[in-house]
Amino acid sequence: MYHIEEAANMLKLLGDKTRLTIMAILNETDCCVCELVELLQMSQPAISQHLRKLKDNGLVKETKRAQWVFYSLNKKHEFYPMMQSIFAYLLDPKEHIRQLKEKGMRIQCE
Amino acid sequence: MYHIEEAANMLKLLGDKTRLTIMAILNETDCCVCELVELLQMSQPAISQHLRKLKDNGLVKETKRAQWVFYSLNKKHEFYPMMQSIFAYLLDPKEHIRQLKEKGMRIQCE
DNA sequence: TAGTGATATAAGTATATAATTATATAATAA
DNA sequence: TTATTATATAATTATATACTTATATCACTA
Repeated sequence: MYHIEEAANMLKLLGDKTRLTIMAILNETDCCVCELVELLQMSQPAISQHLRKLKDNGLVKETKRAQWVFYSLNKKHEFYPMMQSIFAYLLDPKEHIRQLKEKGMRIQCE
Repeated sequence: MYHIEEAANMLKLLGDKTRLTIMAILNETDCCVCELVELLQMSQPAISQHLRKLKDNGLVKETKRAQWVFYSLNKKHEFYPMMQSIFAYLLDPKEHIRQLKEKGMRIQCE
């Protein structure tokens, strides 16, 4: 059970198409920045800045592997359960993941 | 199941402390504008503008009764189910309703 | 060690947002 | 009718946000 102010802040973070898409993708599979740049067709700084905002709020974690930085959801975040019930309503992320697999991108960055 | 862009827009609407509180209160009980002004301790135009935004997006309905305008949730909205599962995580609205009942405000506006 | 690729950060800009103040409208009450 | 109350809207302002461009950092590789 959350306080309204904190919940509003979390919802504001998700209330952006780019960030919601990133979160929905990470909910399916970890990704490095360059994969997200490809999938969302946005500039690298734009993606990095959204990731930073998500990270600053504890929603995602980063792991460095070679020259790549992989992001994943922080499953221990207080709001993780609420986010999961939101993701359950989303239609599109599978489509993104399909693209990602079609392009064989996961292999490129491993 | 929702498309990400529309879902992000809905989450952005909820991603504001004032609007989320209004929605959580309306989820418990219908309210007129003056009650919300009292409960949230904000100016009347500020509340009206938030209500307009919610109404423009179809999330709330209005009913005129005498000189008051009562607002209620639009239970037929496509995103009503998602919102319900968000509200289920919120702690505070009961507290607002308690205040509202303590002050006997419901009687004033009937 | 120099060069390349992946990512982060800083600065600047344009747009969006939420508030205030002032005013309009609409219904009721005197 | 006039005054009052409830609400909406318009104009303004201040702040927040998301992007771009430019640059920095850091790891790998030739």
